[in-house]
Parts: sequence; structure tokens; C-alpha cells
Amino acid sequence: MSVTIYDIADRAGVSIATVSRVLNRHPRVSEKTRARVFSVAEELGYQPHVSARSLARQNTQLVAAVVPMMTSYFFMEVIRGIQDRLASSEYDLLVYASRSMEAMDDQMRRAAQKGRADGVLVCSTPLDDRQVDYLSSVDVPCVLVDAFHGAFDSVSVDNRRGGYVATQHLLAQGYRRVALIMAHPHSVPARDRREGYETALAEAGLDLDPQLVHTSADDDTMHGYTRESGYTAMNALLALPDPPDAVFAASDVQALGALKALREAGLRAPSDLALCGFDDIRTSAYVGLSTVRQPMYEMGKLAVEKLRRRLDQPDLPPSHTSFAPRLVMRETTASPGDAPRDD
Amino acid sequence: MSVTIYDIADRAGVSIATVSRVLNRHPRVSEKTRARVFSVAEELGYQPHVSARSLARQNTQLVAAVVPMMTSYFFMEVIRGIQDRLASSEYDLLVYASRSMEAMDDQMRRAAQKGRADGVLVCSTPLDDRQVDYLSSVDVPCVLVDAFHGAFDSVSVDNRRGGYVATQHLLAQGYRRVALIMAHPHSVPARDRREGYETALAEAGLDLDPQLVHTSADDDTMHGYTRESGYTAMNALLALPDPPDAVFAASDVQALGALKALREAGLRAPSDLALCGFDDIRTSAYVGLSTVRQPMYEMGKLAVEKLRRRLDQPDLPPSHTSFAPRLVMRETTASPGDAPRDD
DNA sequence: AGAAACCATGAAAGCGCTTACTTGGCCTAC
DNA sequence: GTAGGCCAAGTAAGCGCTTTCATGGTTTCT
Repeated sequence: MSVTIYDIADRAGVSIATVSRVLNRHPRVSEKTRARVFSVAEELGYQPHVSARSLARQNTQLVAAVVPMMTSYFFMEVIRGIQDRLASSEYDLLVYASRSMEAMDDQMRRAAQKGRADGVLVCSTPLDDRQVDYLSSVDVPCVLVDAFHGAFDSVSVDNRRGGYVATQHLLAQGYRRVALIMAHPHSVPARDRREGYETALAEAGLDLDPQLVHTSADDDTMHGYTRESGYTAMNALLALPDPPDAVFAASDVQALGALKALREAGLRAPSDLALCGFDDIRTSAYVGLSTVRQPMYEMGKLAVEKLRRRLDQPDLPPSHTSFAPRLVMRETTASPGDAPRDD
Repeated sequence: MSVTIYDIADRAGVSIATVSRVLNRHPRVSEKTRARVFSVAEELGYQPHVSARSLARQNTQLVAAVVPMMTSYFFMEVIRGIQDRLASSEYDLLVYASRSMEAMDDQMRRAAQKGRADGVLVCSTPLDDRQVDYLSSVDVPCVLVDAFHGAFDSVSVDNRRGGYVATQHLLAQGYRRVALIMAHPHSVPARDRREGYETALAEAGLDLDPQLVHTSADDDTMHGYTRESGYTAMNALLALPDPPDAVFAASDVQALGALKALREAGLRAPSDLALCGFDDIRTSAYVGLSTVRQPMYEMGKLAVEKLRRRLDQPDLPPSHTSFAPRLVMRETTASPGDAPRDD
């Protein structure tokens, strides 16, 4: 069998308690025994048994992240932020990615199971009452990312403001028929962005033309955040008797699909139609898509920080942080008066 | 404190052994007690303690995946494959992503630590002798993904063949000065692709022009698999007195950067210069980049299958699978005679 | 009816580690 | 010289669960 503290204890002529103390850097150990134990441990190639340690210490050094599927730049970045922040600590990361929204529930329960992880990060999942009850009943602290609930720590983005900023930007450039390519209404962030869009229109004294709002019907995990959905939406908008002169897409992937439709129609952005996305994924910079930037990486980092704070001080009141999204102007939204330009 | 099997035992008037049996679906339990125990467990909201179970059972139901950083479509897809395959089993996933190649070593050790996971998947990491020794000495089985070593199960892609296929394709289209945009030579897959490139040239009776091989100097985790590296490489190639008429890039991200350089130079693919990448990342379909497809998702899936097989039968000889990459022809490699076309 | 076989259940020994409590040697202080 | 303190080290009791072995009650067979 593999080497345990008993083996070390035998070999070093001390008790297992002493071995444990040495290994845990307990101060009340003589320098001599400390050295001996260490050298024996080294010699035997000792590795602590993680499960045993977890059980005795009543903590795993694990953080669980629950995300609705991996294949999205957004979650990748969030997870990267989490990873990076975790790397400097002694925590390892457990990832629960689901394919469907229903699976999320199951994943959450697994992630929050007793003895599984010391904390859970839940991404982009609006919690229903049952889930809230569950997460509150469990002793594992939980931080929400890209979601909000009064009962838990959270870090998110002000999507309303983001939608507003994007729309307002388009309006400021002189566009008047600004369309919205929405994700599925199940997506809370999408709804919020829409609200921002509506506010900006109202403020500009413009009526909302329902024809200009195209909602995705995809109700799977992607919630309509796909190129295809943007592509069909743009085609639908272009087919309108009175098409828009600008489009705000609720996500960059959708905007990319829309851009493709635009090009296939022989049109260009922004000369024929301005386009603004949301997220600032990698490809956006590449194709010159104007967008609203979400600090995903930073959100992941901050989420871990909040979690660690809560681990230290469990009784703090929930803390909420909302990042202000930032407009990133690129080629697809130059003002209509500007010379047409494309990548 | 939280509810344990002792609480259930008390309440149901049985011993903890019986409770454990019921919970583990042991056959030798009377229907009556089974029902009672289940109902009490339900009533108390019992959750098994994962660490305790791991310790007693001598297995965690965890698989660890070690990847050199998350932010890459390649690893995302591999991990997605892993996730999906794991989802149907009772295993959860531990992700170790490193930022630097040195960190990989540390991560590997953490992943393979005693009692941490039942198996380890190591991605895209050429193992040095020390690491091989270490992984062999540990009792945790290990499957290599996108890497090879005789001592471990592995699943990879025939990169030599991929490089050959891509180059051969370009040559078949009539191009004669085919350049290669390499990643950093530390990358084994990149070296293999280069070999394939050289073989194809040789077979076509063409001499290799060293000027046409541009190697990336980036030696961080990305190993030169970046847009920037492709961008500078293409610029360098275009500045040559006798520039290439076709380019094979060792990865799609590099090809994308190259494409950008091309456009900025006022040139188009394939009319001015043909371009073929490697990987088939999402954006490639979007921009119409011809490429060689690696079945990353499938590799992740298969890796898990191999791991599970080994968990069942530890003494099987190592099994190796090499996927044959597949050429995906798109717009950037139409033959020189064809009408110029661009997205 | 009694032995054999069977089966549901309980007692208890771990799994490998941590830690409160105890012990005993040595030093200091009166 | 002895009481009091101090401190390194040991003893043993968990942490929550699994599993072997033992036990006693029922059934079955002759």
C-alpha cells in the first residue's frame, strides 16, 4: 500500500501526532524531530491523502464552479478569472458544466453536496425559489456570477446600463431606426439589455417599433446566444419593408451572425447599417465589431475573492458588485456621415 | 451539525450499517427497513458526506484534467468532450489549467495527488522523464490527450498526416511556393505538422525553401499559437523578395492573424495567396478558412472512455488511438485558376 | 422435530488524518 | 529542595462512511 503517516512515524521513531504536527507546520515541535520527520517523509515519497485530510479537517480545499456549458467565450473567461485567482491560493477547481438548463439544477446540487467543495460559484443562472432554499440550507457558501439574488454574494454586470449605452451610442451617431436582436426572453441579462435599449429610445423621444425587436426562439442552454440566431434575425430585419439603419445585438456571437447575413446581402457595416454587439469576445476585435465590453475575467476573479472573504467571515451580510460595462467603438458603428469603411 | 447516517439510524431504529446498506442499494435488506430508512433519510434531508465516502471507499468519484490554460478553443472542446462523457457517469471533473509550462508540472502533481482523483487526463503536454516516473509511481491511472508516451494510454491526432494533407492539398491546387507558418518548435504537434509539410513538398519534388518557413518565437503557454504570431509571420512572408503563393499555418488562430495581415496588405485569399489552417475552430467556418480538422471533442470523449476502461481493468496494456485529421476545404484555398472569391 | 441453510441485522474495525487532552522531563523561582 | 511552569511528544478520540464478521431468527429439508 501507499505510504501513510504511520510509516513515517515508525521510521522516524515518533508518534503519528508528531508527524502530523510537523507536516502541518505546528510550532511546538523541536527542530530536531521536525528535520527528521521531514527527511523520512521525503525519503519515503510521502503524499498526504487528500480525502482523509478533508474528512479530518472538515474542509476540502476545493471550489466548485457551476456554469451553463463550457462552449462560450463568456464562461471561458469567467473560469479563467476564477482559475487565476485560485492559483495563488491552495484551492483547486471543480467544474460543473451542464448542457441543458434542467441539468444545471442537478449540477448545483452535486456541487453543493456535503464535503464536496468549500464554496460554490454559480454562473449565469437565475435561481428559482427551490434552488434558493436549497443553497441556503446547505452549509456551503455560494457566490453568484452574472446573476443576482439578495441572499447571496454576487458579482454581475449592469446589463440595463449596457443596453442603454449601446443604443444611446447608435442614436448619438444619428441612426434613427435602431433594431434589437434579442436572445431568448428566458435570459435575464438579455431582458435587462432590452430594457436599457428601450430606455435609450424613450429618452431620445423615439417610439419603439415592435417589428424592430427580434427575439430568438432558441430555448436551450445557449438561450439564443448563437451565430445562427443572429443570422436569421438579421435576415428577417433586412426583409422588413422599412428596415433598420442600425442594429444592437444582445451578444457578439449574434452580432457576428448578423454581420454575415449583412455581407451576404451585399451590404456593409457601418455604411449601410451600423452594428453594435455585447460582450467583446475575441473575434469582435478581429472583425472590428463595436460592442459593449463585459469584464468577464475580472468577474471571475472577484467572485473568488468574495468567496474567500465569506469563507473567512461567514456572517458578513451579502455583498453585491455590479460592473459598469464599457462601450468599445470599432468599425461597425462609425457615424452614417463617415466614409464607408470595412475590415 | 448536519445530518449523518447516525441520525438516520437513531430515528429509524436500525444500525448505521443497515443505513449504509440501504443507501448503497445493498440487496440483503428487507423491503420494510429499506423503505423506512429511505423515508427517514428523505425527511431529514440527508446528504452523504463526499469526503467520508471517498475515504472509506478508497475512491473519489473525480477525474482531473490538466490542460495548459483554458483560453483556447482546442482545450475548450476537449474539455467539453470530457464533460459530456463524464456527465453520463457518476464522475465529477476537476480542472487544472496552468498559465505557464512550468506550472503544468505543479498542476500535474496536484491532480495526481493521493486521494484527489480516480484518474488524470493530461492534455497537450509532452512528458519529460521525471514526469513519466512520477505518474507511473503514483497509483492513479493517467490518459494522455494530444500527446504520446508508450507507457500511458493516449489519444491524439496524426499531426504528421495533417501537415501532409494540408500541404498536399495546396500543391494539388497548383501552388508551388507553399510557405509554412510554424508555432514554437517546443510544440511537438507543430513539429509533426512541419514534418508532414516537408514530406509533401519532397513528394512533389519541390525543394524546401527555408525562407518560407516562419517559426514563432513565443515560448509561453501558447507556444506561438496566437493571432499575433500569425500576423507577423504573414507580414514577414509578404515582405520576401519572392513571396509564397500559398501558406499553411500550423493553427487556425495563426491563420486568422495571417489573413488579417493579408487583407491589410490589400490582398485576398485565395486569389492572391491561398491559406490553409489547422484545427477548425469556430471562427474558421465563419471566415471561410480552409483547414485541417482535429476532432477535439471526440478526443476528450475517447480519453474518458479509455480512463474508465483502465479503471475497470488496470492491467491492460496501454492503448493508443490516433485520429486521422480531415481536410476541410473552404474559400481560402480555391485553386489559383478559380475566380477570386472572398467572404 | 431437529439439523441445515439462509438471510436480515448489528457490532466493530477500519479508511488516513487532525487535535484535545495527557504525560513527563526539565527549567525556574522561592 | 521542592512547587510551579513550560514544552515536546504521545494517547486516543474523533471526522462520516463502508464492510467484514458475528448473531440470531426463519425457513426448509429430511
